[in-house]
Amino acid sequence: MPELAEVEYYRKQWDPGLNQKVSGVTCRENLRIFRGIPPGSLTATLQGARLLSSETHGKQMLFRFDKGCLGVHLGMTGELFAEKADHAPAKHAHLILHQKGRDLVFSDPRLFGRIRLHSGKGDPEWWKDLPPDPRSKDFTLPIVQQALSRRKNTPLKALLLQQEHFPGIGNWMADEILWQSRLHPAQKSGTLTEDESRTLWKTTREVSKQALRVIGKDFSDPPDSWLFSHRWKKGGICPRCGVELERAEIGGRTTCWCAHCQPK
DNA sequence: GGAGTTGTTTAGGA
DNA sequence: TTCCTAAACAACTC
Repeated sequence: MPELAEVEYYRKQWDPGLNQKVSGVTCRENLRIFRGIPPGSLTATLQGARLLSSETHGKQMLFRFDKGCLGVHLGMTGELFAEKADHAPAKHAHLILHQKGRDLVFSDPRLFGRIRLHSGKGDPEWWKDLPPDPRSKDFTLPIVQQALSRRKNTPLKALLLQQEHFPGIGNWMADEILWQSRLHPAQKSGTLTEDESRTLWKTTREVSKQALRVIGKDFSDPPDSWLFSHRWKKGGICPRCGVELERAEIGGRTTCWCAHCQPK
């Protein structure tokens, strides 16, 4: 599920563990989720460590402890949640941080997620020099225009999915942004007018902000006036003009758009 | 049983 | 060299 707003929602699920010590760590280190982490180091770093803070950047999460940092990427099906310590472990709970009376759980059936570890004080290398997040002031019009011209032959849909340019945007947000911008998903990135690139930039910021407001808060759905709730319905219609929505694979992903509102 | 899934990485072609 | 595409990863649901 997770795109930037869902990631923000899941980040907060570990908030009950803030300022609490980790008494033990349960994990299956041989899973690909933990690739690159030396055996035993999760426990060595996190056991006895206190959870200090957390933040998201695009689809990435960082949890800071007094002895190191834990990075979490949810992949396609990852989730974070907290539950009572005596709870039966969920089937795909691959990492559990035990605290007094509480477990902080990472589960991921499809194993596309990724856990990273950094030992010691300060933020890890992989948390520095990240591309501007669409929520931040640094996500400027020139940043978007630069991406459009650097990847001029890439379809807009595929460009929006590139995390080095649009961190946090995933499949449904990309479709939503293009639909609200009235731009065809297959249009080449290098062909936008000045006005169109400005629209794309503003809409990216707006959709990100609104998604955080509803989904990031309590996982409720965006309004029916968005493409969001219509895009997977069989025979779904455009909530703006009533025309039946198109669906095809663009940029390697299933894409939904309105042929009337987003002419080629 | 087959098709499809809101993500990322990698190999290889252009 | 750089850009772009398709496949691989893997488990669940419809």
